[in-house]
Amino acid sequence: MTDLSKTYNPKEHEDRLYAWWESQGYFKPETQALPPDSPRFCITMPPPNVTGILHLGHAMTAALEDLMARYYRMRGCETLYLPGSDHAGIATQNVVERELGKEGLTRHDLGRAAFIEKAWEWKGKTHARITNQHRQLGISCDWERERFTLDENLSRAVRTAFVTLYERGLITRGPYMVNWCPRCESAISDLEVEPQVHDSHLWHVRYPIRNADWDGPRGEWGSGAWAEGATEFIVMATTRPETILGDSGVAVHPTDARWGRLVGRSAVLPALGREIPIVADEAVLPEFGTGAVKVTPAHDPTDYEIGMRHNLAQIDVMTPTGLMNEAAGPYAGLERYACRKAIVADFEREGLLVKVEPYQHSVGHCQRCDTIIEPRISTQWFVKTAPLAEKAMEVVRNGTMRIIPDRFEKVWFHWMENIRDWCISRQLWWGHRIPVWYCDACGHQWSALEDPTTCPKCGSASIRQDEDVLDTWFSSGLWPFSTLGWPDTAAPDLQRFFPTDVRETGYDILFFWVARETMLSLALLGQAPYTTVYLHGLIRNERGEKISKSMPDAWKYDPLYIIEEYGTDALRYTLATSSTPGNDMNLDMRRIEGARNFANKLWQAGRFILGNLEKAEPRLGELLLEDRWILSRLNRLTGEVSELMETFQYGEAGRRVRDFLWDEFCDWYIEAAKVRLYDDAADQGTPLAVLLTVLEQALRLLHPFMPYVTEALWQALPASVKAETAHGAVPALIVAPWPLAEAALLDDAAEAQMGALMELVRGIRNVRAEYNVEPGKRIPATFAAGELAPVLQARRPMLELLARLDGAALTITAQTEAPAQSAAVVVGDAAAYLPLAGLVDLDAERTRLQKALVQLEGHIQGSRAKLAGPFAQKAPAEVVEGARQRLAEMETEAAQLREQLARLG
RNA sequence: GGGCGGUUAGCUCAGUCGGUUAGAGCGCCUCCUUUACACGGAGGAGGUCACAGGUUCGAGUCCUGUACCGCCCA
Repeated sequence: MTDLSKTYNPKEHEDRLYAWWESQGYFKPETQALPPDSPRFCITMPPPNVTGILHLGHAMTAALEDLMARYYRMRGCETLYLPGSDHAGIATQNVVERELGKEGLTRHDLGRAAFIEKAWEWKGKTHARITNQHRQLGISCDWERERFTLDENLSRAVRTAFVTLYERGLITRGPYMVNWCPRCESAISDLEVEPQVHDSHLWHVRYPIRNADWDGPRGEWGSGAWAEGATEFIVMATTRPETILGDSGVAVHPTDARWGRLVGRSAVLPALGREIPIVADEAVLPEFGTGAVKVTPAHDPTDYEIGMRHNLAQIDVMTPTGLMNEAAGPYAGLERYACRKAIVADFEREGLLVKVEPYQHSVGHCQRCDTIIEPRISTQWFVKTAPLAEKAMEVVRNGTMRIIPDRFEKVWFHWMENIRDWCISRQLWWGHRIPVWYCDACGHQWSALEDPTTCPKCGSASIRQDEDVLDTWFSSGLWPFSTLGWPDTAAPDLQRFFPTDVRETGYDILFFWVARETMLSLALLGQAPYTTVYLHGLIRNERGEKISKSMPDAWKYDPLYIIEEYGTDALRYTLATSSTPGNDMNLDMRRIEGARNFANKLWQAGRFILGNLEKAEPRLGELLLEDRWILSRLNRLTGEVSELMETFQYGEAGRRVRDFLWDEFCDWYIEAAKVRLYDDAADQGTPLAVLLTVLEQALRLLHPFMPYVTEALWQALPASVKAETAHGAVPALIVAPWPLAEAALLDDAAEAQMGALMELVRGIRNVRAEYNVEPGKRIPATFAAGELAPVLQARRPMLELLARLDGAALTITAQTEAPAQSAAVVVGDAAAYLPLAGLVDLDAERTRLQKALVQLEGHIQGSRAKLAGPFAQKAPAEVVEGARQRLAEMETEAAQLREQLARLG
């Protein structure tokens, strides 16, 4: 009948259609065949980590972004969806180092240049994989405009951004307390530290005070005699005993009576014998521990502040890899946690360990490698964010940039108001090297766009570039414009597509990325990078657990596996319709299965329609009730879906289209159309034309959600029914026009009449099921249909088919006596009598009707009470009128039911 | 400690000006291989919308509080 396969098989179409779309240039704005004055739409893809693997979060991003791209393209916008990836400094360097490790090598064995070459090799391999994954997702992005953060132009953008901000004094260098990852051997930003709650201990230790009885250590540290003879101590609690070695003071709260007498004196630091002052500082919490705290300015942010106030020494006792250095005296060379153990043992031996309590506290971990962060003083580059944040708040405040869902605006403001300077230097090799040079001859420091060969101040050739690279987010923060050609402000893409329209991403990177893109865009281009930020939630498994690579069934949640099993459309439809913006979703495979079934259902409908085309030339003739009904429903749907798409309510839009296609088009219209299609004497051209029209238009509405099955079906439709643009026919659904709702086709009467007819049919089917009437058996019926009689009379054959009625034994009149021994179906003032000879059990029928009546009377009573009360006066007139009408309908129906009951006696 | 979100049918979720008798998919029960579809069709059961107050003619929806779960920030 048709050449469409018996079931929809995604594999038959996906790769083929994708390649075709791409080859036809539909992904490129230049070749979308749009008039030159078209509006435009641009979305840049959040660049995934080039060495990573796409997960469901990326699939979500892709599904929503491509949905938008396809929607706006169909709406006639010249659309650019720009793809790319980022170099992911730490993550990539970690992986490459691990690979080298397998050969027993470190990056230092290779040297900087050779290591970077290795990283590029690695990037080449993983890039191909990630691109393939994105293609599998079916996204209509312009691959010829694909970008990578280390591309030449993007690197120039990074350098330009850096130099510009440097010259404005917004980028500065200095020694500050930073988050140091001893495994990555790099500083990381505050955002890259993940606090985790640990079960640990609170060690109470005491430091002796020098006095008349004790003038200093009496023996070697660890001998047990070190503190012998000491009579005065200050006792304090610490969670990090290894940092004792870096102590340069002890602090108590100024009002703490317990320790006040000791302020101004000194304690002797155990192990090292260093004399350290006891100071009073407001920052000390009297209720914590003993009220006295050790102060380690070089290894704790709070202590750093206290140290600054009291001029305490900053003593770094660790190496960059987390070992104790020579300043740690006897513990030098020990790993920091081995040192902790050792020093606690020694404190105990020396009688300086007072007690140990179990203690829970939050410990910072490196987001990339989970190593415990070491707060450490280090010279780093920072962006001064406060002035940038002010502008970023302003564009949200004044509506230039909108965040969806809007509750995240509050989060945005809170973060921006409390923003801290951004540490952008990383002690890595893979990334954009900081464009700053130092002159060894005159000490000059400068930043430059082009690599210098001599010092601009003294002319010396003895210059060297800063060794560090920039945080990856610094380069991805330029993404919405660096990808479009900036810093060349005359670049055509920048002119045409900036500012872009939407940033779609997970809310978990609102600060990491969206905030920085916004700040940098405002600072460098003076405009917000996009007008809308659309945030989706995190995807978990059906049990609500975070999906991680280490889960035993993690493979089940691999987008490629899901696509293999269910098809791209099923995955994308599910992702787009199963949650609301900003809310996490527990992805249930059963939903994906349901979406796959929907794709197949649509396919079957297409097969049916195409298979019937040989019967007649599709041509609109006289429109019958069902025709007017489905066309009305279609245009109502079109209007509603368009409105939902315009207001970013994609989930609801997608569900509406599905409900229409399955529950109205397939379940009712196609069945109704069979009346004429299976009757060679009937007008077959009209139902065929309606079937094609409705399918074609619904395919256009569904295309952004299910691009493949819709395009595959659309391609199979006869050219005569395909939508055209003002410029003529289009060769593909992807570039077909988004449908417009035609008000002229809305038909309230048809919807009401068809609705009543459907209710009657449902009622009859219900009775048939309750009385176990053979499913195929044609039964007699008598309708006392009131006002509906002419409508039913006109559509008699349809009624017969849908309700399986015997045409020879069917009478339809406005009023009539009920046949004996019949069951009744009541809808409004219409009744259908089914004389089921020998089947109708009078008692059962009475019970059935009685039940319906009781239920209805309950509603009637409620409705009357409501209308009798203040509701009638206070509610809006149309609401009251609606309630009155419903009450009248219910009363009519109740009267009918009572009549039937009376008839049964 | 501050902030935010969630709590709706057995399970996964919709429900965006407060207004019919609160919806879907899956699962469950009954029936059906009827020439588009068993990845299906017909019929059906199933919910005090976490709890307690309040505002309102009317609350799943707005306000206050509580409980539990989760997230973010400090």
